[in-house]
Amino acid sequence: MEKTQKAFFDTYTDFQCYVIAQVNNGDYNGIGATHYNMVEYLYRNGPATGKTLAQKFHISAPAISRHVKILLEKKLIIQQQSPQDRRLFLLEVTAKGKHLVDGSENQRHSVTTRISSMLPKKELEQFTRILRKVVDVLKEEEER
Amino acid sequence: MEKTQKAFFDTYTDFQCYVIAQVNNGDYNGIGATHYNMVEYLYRNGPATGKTLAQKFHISAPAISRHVKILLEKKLIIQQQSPQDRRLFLLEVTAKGKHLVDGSENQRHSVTTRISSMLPKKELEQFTRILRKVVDVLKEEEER
DNA sequence: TGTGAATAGTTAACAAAGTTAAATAATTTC
DNA sequence: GAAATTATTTAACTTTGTTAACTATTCACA
Repeated sequence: MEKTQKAFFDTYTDFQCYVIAQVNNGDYNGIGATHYNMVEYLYRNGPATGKTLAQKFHISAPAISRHVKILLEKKLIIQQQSPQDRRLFLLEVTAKGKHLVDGSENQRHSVTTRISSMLPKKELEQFTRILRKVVDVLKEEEER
Repeated sequence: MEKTQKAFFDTYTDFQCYVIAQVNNGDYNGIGATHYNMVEYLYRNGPATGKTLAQKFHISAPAISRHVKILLEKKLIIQQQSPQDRRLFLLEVTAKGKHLVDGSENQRHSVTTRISSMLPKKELEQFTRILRKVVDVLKEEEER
């Protein structure tokens, strides 16, 4: 294998293992990484339906249904039936959920927050640009 | 949230969801992404023990034990007890395993292969450099 | 040189989180 | 107004991670 490619392979493998391990075992102030990511997503992007989350996170509707149930129990989100279309349940982050993401004291920040504070702005932009390109191609391939 | 940071957040979230979905559901010529990654790792880096794989992939020894069992059954790797230290079992990719990774016909390539063939060399190097920095900091934090 | 600690790996029991199939309720279409 | 579609949930199952406890081997050292 060519040198550049080999360096990339090693680094990407490391990164991927880290991402997976973090999703499997990561604890963000008492909730798992996936739950944390959902709360953070709703916080940053505003209310969304389960259907939207399913598409965003590439998981099935039943999987979302269970996640939502747990997040509701933990009072990190609330659910409101849409009056226009009563099949829809809008999910919205609560003050408690926001507080969790803001991570006031002694709390562990999300990976995104940590990365964006570790890289200088210019590098972060470069990284984002390339990563965007990668994601778009991978997604495109996936749809085929 | 600041604009650069928001762009990064969105992109990284997308990427992470893709990685996880791919690990959960990805099929690489009949085996799952984790199994594929292990075979590919052994191919690219040469024989290793279960212990090494556990550290590399950030998973427990029992999890490795089961993965190894399956990969042995599928004849993608072989296991050889070290004569120097009989507690050690060296895992080595077979010709069948190599063939799977090389992916001759109609086969789906690994994400690393796809990314490295999609990006021009200079961009791949840039991406690798930043990703390396990110991984190193994340790992360092993890150890604390 | 024998014994206790450490190391590599396995087995068993369990938990988290994904899946598909089938059910329910609401809406849209014609 | 009946049939099809859509959003969500429930049930049953699978995969893959975990910890605890076990075996086999090696190391450390009195």
